[in-house]
Amino acid sequence: MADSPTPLKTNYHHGDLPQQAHELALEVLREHGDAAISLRALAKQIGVSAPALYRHFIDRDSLLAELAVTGFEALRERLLAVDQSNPRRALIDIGLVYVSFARDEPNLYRLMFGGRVLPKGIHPRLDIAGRGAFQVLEDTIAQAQAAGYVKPISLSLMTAAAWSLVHGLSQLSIDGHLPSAKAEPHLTEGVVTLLLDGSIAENKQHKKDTTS
Amino acid sequence: MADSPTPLKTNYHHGDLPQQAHELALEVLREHGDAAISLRALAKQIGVSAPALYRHFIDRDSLLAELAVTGFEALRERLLAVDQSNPRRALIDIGLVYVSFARDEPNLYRLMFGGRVLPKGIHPRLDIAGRGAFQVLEDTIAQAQAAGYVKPISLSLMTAAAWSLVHGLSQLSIDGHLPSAKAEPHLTEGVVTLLLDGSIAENKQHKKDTTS
DNA sequence: TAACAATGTTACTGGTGATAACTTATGGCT
DNA sequence: AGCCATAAGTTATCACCAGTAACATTGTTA
Repeated sequence: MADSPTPLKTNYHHGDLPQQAHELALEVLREHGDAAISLRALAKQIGVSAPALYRHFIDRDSLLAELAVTGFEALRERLLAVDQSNPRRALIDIGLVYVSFARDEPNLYRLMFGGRVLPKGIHPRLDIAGRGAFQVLEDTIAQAQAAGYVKPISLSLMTAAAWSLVHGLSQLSIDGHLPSAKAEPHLTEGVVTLLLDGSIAENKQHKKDTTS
Repeated sequence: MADSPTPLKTNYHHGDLPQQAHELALEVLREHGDAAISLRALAKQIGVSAPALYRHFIDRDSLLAELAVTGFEALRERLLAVDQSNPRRALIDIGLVYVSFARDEPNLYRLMFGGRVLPKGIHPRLDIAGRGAFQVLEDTIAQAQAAGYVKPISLSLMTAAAWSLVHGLSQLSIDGHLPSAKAEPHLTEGVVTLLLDGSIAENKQHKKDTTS
């Protein structure tokens, strides 16, 4: 493959601009928030002219949308990693992982859900990625329902409740609206359990003591 | 008021700049989002020079923070208006009002909770206003607890759960992440009820059928 | 080798937040 | 009444930003 005599001399073509810009932007986002992302600054830091970025990102918003997509994908992966053997425990763990993701990456999480990027329909990939993360939660609930661990109510209702709970918890947590940010996991587990105990099927009610 | 001889001739001193700027900014926010708020544009529309605004708002962020404060105050008022006679019904109605507020003023709501303005400690008035709205919810829960309609668990835990639920529901709703945006109130009521039924005190459990 | 497409470049426009230095009206004090 | 400190405007200016247009360089392909 082309051992050209002077392969390093010319850096006219960067060769990896999109990915490097993406990574650098992600780093800036994580550390300083989306507002701190400047295409000019990115270009300068990479060592390339500013308009070059427009060859790969039609927009600044487009770049942010890509970052949000990777965020949803990362969230999805972390949600997929939870052990699904015990349905009830899986639901709680999903909540814990979800909230811990938001706490680990508050700026990324805010970008994903801040409504700043996503007029919902402008960036199809973003919608797909978001749906992908959501799907894990829904599948887990459906599984728990099938196993009889959750009331057989409307799946969409149950999912909306669960997602709202962990999402709201995440948002309030990273915004500092909750007291005792230290004992966070305990709070999360307590809150999720609270919802769960209200969703336990009648015939499993007597089992409640075995889990705690 | 005060028919001074030539009250209109001199407009060097606007006389009402802060309030008018606040109102105009709020209108822009509601219709186009916080990103669309430009001090220069505001000044031009009011008919005043841009730096004039800096006499009244030390910062752009400071103006946004004031808008968020009014948002929290408005939310608090709407929450205070719900009928508190029936504790259970009050909790559900609080949730309905909360979510409907977010849906009525999505851009304002996003500003209030977007984490864009509130490093939590920079704007004391904002913290106070936020706490004020939160307090209504907490008081309602405490009341319901005192009346025996809610499990006597930690008030902060119960409040965190309730707030997370309605907040998450609001956020997901205004971002279009929930299906069937039409039957929104029904969904909200169902979700809140779901949490509530998990929080019902043992001795009131048999009453469950009377409400549905 | 000639044409082409992709990827980069410099030059430029319009808009933004913010500050400095200056000007004018207001209102309290003597 | 007259004065003057100060509040509330003004113009001028800076630094930064997103985005566009026109041009230059490279790799590929006919």
